Amino acid sequence: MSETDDRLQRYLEDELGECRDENLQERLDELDELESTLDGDIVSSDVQTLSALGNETRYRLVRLLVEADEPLCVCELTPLVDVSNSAVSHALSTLSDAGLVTKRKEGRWRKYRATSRASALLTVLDGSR
Amino acid sequence: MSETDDRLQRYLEDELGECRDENLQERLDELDELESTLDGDIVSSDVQTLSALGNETRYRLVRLLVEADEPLCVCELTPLVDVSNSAVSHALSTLSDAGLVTKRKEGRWRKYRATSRASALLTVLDGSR
DNA sequence: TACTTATCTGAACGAGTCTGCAATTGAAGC
DNA sequence: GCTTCAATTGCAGACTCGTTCAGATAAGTA
Repeated sequence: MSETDDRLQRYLEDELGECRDENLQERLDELDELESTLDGDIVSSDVQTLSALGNETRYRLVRLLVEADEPLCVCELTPLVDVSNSAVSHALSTLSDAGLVTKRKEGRWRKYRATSRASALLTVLDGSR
Repeated sequence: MSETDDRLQRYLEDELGECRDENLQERLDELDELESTLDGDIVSSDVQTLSALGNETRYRLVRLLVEADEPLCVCELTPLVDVSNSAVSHALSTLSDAGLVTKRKEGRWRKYRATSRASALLTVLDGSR
């Protein structure tokens, strides 16, 4: 066996010996590249959005704000969910960081409103069930 | 002051004295009803879906599966993300419980594929940025 | 049969999250 | 000024999560 054959042999063993077949390997390389160019900021912003909504208290608050269709304050929201007003305030600030609600000062109150991103997500959840 | 006036007085203090105004109170009662009829199963299934996707490893796996557009196995996915194959397996099983991927036995491998719910969610995230 | 590869499972540990409490800020009204 | 109500903040305790490690299972191969 020539040296070239030998190297080819090792190449084939390395690349094709196990779970990856020929055609797929190319495709996986493409995916790998795609993975590495996927902007890390986008990933973490999406993950932040999803995990903000992936909590029962926060999910219910967002549903309420979307359905209310008018801005509500902490003191209005608290009786509608089963946690303290402090927890509601914490929750809303997490949601605000994630871009799912906006806050507006209004006299003595701070009125929260769901963003379009929030209602788009709920719409997809409802529509893909 | 008559007894009726007295009761009315107390009513007004209870209902209108603080952060809720008249019209809104009605609206809030509606929301409260809506809240309580919101099926708890739907809430927890949505929350499960969102929190499954709200984690970097799992989010990247789903993105890869959506973009691959063909079923991939653990051993193909592991090199594309930065965790052990055991972690990938755990992650995929979480995603499977959440209805974001499906699993199919294929010889020695188990091939995972993203569900339409998964790609719908990613589409909305991309489209509402 | 034993051996290898792919995957899964359970335990364990550290890290992170959620909530309530108490104290604080800020705005309005007396 | 003081009081009240709304909301926030910091903190502590309980709980949950994500990962790795080690061991088990299962399917194909020699």
